[in-house]
Amino acid sequence: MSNAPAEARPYHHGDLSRALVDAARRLLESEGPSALSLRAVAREAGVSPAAPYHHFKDKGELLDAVAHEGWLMLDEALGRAKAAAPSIREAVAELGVAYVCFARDHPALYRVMYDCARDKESLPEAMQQDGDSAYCKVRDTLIEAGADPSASVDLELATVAAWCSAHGLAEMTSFKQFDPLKEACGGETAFLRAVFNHMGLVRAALGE
Amino acid sequence: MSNAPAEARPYHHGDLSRALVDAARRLLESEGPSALSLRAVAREAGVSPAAPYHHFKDKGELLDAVAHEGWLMLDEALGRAKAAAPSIREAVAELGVAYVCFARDHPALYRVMYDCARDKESLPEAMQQDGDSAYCKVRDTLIEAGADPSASVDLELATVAAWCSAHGLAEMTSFKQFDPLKEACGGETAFLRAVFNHMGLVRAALGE
DNA sequence: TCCGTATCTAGGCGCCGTAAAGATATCTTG
DNA sequence: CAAGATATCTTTACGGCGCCTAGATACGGA
Repeated sequence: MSNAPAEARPYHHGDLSRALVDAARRLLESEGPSALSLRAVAREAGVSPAAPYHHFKDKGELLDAVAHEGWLMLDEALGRAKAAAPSIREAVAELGVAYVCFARDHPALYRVMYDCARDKESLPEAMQQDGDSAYCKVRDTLIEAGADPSASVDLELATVAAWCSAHGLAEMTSFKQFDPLKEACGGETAFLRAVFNHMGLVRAALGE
Repeated sequence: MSNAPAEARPYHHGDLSRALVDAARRLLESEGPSALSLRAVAREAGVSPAAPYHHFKDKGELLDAVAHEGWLMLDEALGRAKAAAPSIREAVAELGVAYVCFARDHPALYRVMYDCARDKESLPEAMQQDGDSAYCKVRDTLIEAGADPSASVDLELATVAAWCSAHGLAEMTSFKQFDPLKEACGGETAFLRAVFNHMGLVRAALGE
């Protein structure tokens, strides 16, 4: 192994943990969450079934790593949506739409993200206070949209409400019962905006 | 077997499918969803590992039966909540609180319900049109609270919004990050009401 | 150069979902 | 009531799973 890719490359394989997470995400996209066995991930990465155990305590820890990347991706998606919002007034709804679209475009990853969170009864710690996390982006946007930052409980409640709404809608949109309703609204994003509007989220955030 | 329990009792065991579903729900409550293997269910019911295959096509079909009972229970819980609401104005929020409390009290069952629904990308068909399903209860309550029944798209959107909000909140309340916020609100149900209020659900439903 | 250590493989354990074949109890038909 | 048909359950078996232990291998520092 002479032609190393200039990266810090450990002993045998060359950053196997990285390769395992990538393999897991590949399998997740192509075969769905139910096909994501630790052995299949090792197979996909071209190593023996026991190799992952030198980098992850167990299957759950590998899934945690996959989920972590999902939260980072979601964070980026929300950041892009906020930047692209035409006005701060609409930014809250835009965040919601972007959130649901992320879940629609990466359904298996999204499922792993929340499955991991439920198992430990806690959202990833990076969500809460790091200032630039997805959750904080929502809260900051609410403030910029006019919410009172000194009413900390109200602000937190509004953030939770927004997050719950987006998550709930993200899980519902995949059900085919709502297809006719989407059509009646004139497309999926129009449907999403309409539902968010019916939740009164923006109005509530601005205290109207 | 002379002392039959007066019920219609099939060949050997006596309504094994019933016993299997009961055993599954027992295991679900005591050991959680991850421990719910088909073999464990058969063990709990006192039959061989292959016996369930004469009553259910595969594990998924058994879980479907369990989930179905869950939806019935949720339906009943919402019915009780609506009946107990002090005024029709508050009935919508009461339904939401009852929904979340159901999910909190039967977390494993609730998870199975939505896992089954996600797998077939469809909520149980009994949810949509049967007139007395959980979903219809929400819609009817919105009408009674003042929503315009002739604006069918708006009405449907409001129902979806309410359902999404409740589901989203149901999944979030289990995360321990929100414990301090619950305390600041003065208890869990106060927290639930506050979040629903911040969603502006009732206001939106009444078109204010 | 050589040893310690990090990394990976081989093999095995007990569990899982499920299929096939045989045993047994019940229903049906005469 | 007899006897064949049928539904129910058991036994056995296969491959895959998560995970563990022991051994082989390659790298890094002394």
